[in-house]
Amino acid sequence: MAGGAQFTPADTEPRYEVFHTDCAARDVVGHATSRWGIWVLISLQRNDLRFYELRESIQGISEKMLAQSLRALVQDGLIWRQVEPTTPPQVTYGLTEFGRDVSEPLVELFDRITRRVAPTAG
Amino acid sequence: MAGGAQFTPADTEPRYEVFHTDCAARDVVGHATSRWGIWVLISLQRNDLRFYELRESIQGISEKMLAQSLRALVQDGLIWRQVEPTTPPQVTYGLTEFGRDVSEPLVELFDRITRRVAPTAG
DNA sequence: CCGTATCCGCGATGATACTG
DNA sequence: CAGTATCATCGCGGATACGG
Repeated sequence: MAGGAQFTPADTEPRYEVFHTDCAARDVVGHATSRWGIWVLISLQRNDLRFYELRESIQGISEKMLAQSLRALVQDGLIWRQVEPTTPPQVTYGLTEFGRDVSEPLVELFDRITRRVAPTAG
Repeated sequence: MAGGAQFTPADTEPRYEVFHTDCAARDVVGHATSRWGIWVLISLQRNDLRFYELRESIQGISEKMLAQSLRALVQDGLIWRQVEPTTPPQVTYGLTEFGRDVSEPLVELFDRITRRVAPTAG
């Protein structure tokens, strides 16, 4: 919580701090719940995946947005990236411990919505 | 996923359908995890709130985006809207049962990220 | 107090082409 | 296979003004 968070001293309500400040957590929340980030995290919940596997798993995503999302999530420490120096090169992505922590509620969110909105799907 | 596992038609893996279709659930997920929707849902988790209370609680949100987010979430059945025909009018928002179901994992997501990224915050 | 209506900049996103 | 680079666009979202 860098800088000076400014709150009304009289306000005793324990409001969420991130609502009011530029907190790093807010960025991570943004990345984890971003348009494509959430599907990347959910996809990797089941098993590690290669770049093209992620691209094929998440319909509609472009290579650009996939690469961009992956970079942000790696940066945040949610997923790891492993490069096999073969030809052709193989790059595998997977969830870190933090990433598993974060993707769990995302999967739960997704499941609850799916059960309610499209209970017959699957 | 080593050993050349491919996504072939013979693959019996039950992949998430919403990744591949225009599923209504995908829209709801989008609204619930939208830039402002997530904070609206988390804010209403503690107690029902009036319009201006939400506006003041969520720093940086404009009235336009708040109204827009609320409309989408009401439409999705995540929150209810109650109008008191007084002068001045009072409009209160709160979570439906579905909304509580959905906001729970969102709060969990938020807490886990906050604990990890800003463990001293609060 | 609780919104809606309108304008508009800008970043997110997609399409395409190219590289190691 | 796994990206990067570039460009065009599209709509999100902020500012402002107005209405019930």
